[in-house]
Amino acid sequence: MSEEFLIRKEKVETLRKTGIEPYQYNFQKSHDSAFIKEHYTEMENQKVNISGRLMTKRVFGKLSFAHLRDAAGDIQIAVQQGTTKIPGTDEDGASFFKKYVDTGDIIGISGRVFKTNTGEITVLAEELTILSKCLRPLPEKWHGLKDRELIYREKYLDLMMNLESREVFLKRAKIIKFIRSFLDDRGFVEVETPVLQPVYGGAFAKPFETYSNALDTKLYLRIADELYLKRLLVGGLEKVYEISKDFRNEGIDRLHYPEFTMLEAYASYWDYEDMMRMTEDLLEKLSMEIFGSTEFEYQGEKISFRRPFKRLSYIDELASKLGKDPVSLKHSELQKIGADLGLKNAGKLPATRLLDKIFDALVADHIKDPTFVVDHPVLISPLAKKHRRTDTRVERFELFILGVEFANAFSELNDPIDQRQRFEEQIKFREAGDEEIPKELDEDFLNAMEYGMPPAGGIGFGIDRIVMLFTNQYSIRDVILFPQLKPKNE
RNA sequence: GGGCCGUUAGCUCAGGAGGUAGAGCACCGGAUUUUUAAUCCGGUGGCCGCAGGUUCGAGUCCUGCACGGCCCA
Repeated sequence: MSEEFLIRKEKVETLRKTGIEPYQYNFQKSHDSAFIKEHYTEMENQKVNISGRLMTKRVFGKLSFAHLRDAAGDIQIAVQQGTTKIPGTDEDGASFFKKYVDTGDIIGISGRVFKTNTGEITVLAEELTILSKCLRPLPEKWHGLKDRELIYREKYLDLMMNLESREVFLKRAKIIKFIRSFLDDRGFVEVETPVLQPVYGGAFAKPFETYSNALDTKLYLRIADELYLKRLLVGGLEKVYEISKDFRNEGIDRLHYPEFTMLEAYASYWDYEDMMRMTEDLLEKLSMEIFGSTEFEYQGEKISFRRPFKRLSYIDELASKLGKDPVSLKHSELQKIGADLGLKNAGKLPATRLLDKIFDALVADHIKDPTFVVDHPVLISPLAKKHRRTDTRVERFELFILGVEFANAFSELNDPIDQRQRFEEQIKFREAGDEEIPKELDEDFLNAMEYGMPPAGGIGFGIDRIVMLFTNQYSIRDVILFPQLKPKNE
C-alpha cells in the first residue's frame, strides 16, 4: 500500500469527522464541458452545474485552477477564497480545495462561466462538492498511461487518461449503431440465437467447451451463428441479422482474438451478387458517415470504398500464379507447393486447408484495395451453393483489404441432399484428425432445410476488424475493451 | 511452439566499463490572487519482475522462470 493511498484514505476519514460525506449519492448536472465551451457567448456569466474527474490542480494562495474531465472533454474550473463555498462546512473553499481535494477526485461544481485573462473558458466555483474521493494517484499527467500491459489490464485507467483510447470505443459504438440502422432500414430483423450449442458449426474452428448441469449435456460456445440464422429463414423470417460474440479457441495475434464480434446477415431470395452490392453500399456509406469521404488512411495506406470494388476469381487467380488448375491438384502436389512457399505445416494440413493457405500466400496477402475474391472451390465451402455455371466452384465471395479478410458471403446452399453430402465429406476430415470440424452432423439443421429453405444470400462480417480499419488501430486488442491477459500471480 | 525486445518509486523514464539506487509528475510541509506540464524552497516514497549462479561486491554479467510487446509458425 503506497503512502499516498494511506494519506488519501485518511482524508476520507477526516472529511467524515467534519460531517462531509466524500462518496455522494447523486449530482444534478446542468451542462457538459463541451457544451459550455461551444456556446460561450450564451453561457457567459450563466450559472452551471458540472461534474467530472479532477485531472490537474494548480494551487495559489487564494485563487486556484484545475481541469475537470467529463465524458465530453476537459474544462477549467477556478476556486477562489471568499467565493467558493463547501456545502456542509464553513471552511474557506480555497484552503479546503488545497487540503482535501486531489487529482483523481470526482467532484461537482456549481458556479458561473467566465473567461480568464488568458482567454480560457472557466467555471468559477461557488460551491464545490466531493462526489467520490480517489484513493490512488493518477498516472502521469503529461505522458499519460503508456505501459501496454496496464492499458489492457486496467482499461478504466486507460479510458480515464487517454482520450484517444476513449475515441476508439466511441467510434466503435457509432459504427455498430450505423450498421444496425443500415440493416434495419433495409428490412432486416435483429435476432438472438444460442451462444451455447450442442453441435458447433458454420465455420472451421476449434470451439470452447462447457457443460450444462440442468441439461446434463456438453455444450459448445458458438463459433458462428450461421446454422441458426438459416433455420430462421426456413421459419419464414425473410431477412435476419445478428451482431454477437463468437468464440474460437485459437491463438491471439493482431487480427485474431478468441472472443470476437461478428455480424451475420441473411436475406431470402438474394444471391451473392445482391450481397456484394449491399456490402459495397454499406462500406461506402459507413465511410461517409465516419470520415465524410469514401477515402481514408489506415496505417499509412490509402483505402477507398468508392464503388464498385475490384473482383478477382479465386481459382483463376490461383491457377495463373501456379500455372495449373488448383482444383485438380493431388494432396501430395499441394504439400510440395506449400513446402516451397515455406508453409511449415504443409505436411500436416488437410488438402482443403492447405489450398486456402496457398491462396493466402500467393494471392490474398498481396491484395491492397478492397477486393471481392469470388467463386471458391467447393471443398472449402461446405455451406455455399454450387456455382450456377461451374460445378467445381461455389457462389461465394470474401472481401479482402490490405491482405486481411473482412467478410465472407455466399449464395447459401439450400439443397438439403447436397448439404448432407457436403457435411458427410467434411466429417471425413474430422475423422482424419481435423478438430475444426464437428464430430457429428447437425441433424436438426438438416431437418430444417428438408422443409425447404428459400434461396438466400448470407454474409459474415468481422466487426472488430471493421472497427480497426475505421479507427486506424493496428491490433484487434486495441478495439476490444477488456482484452484477456494471463492472470498475474503475485 | 521459435526468435527479438521490455519489466527500476503510484505513473513516465535515466542509470557509462560491476563499486552506497536517480529525475520529472503525483504526494507531504512552506511561499504565491489569472494559472495552462504553473513556478520557487524543503521533504516522504524502492523486493531494481521472481529464483538461482559468477564475484570481495550485481539494477548492471550468466542461467532458468513469470508477465507483456513485436515478428515468425
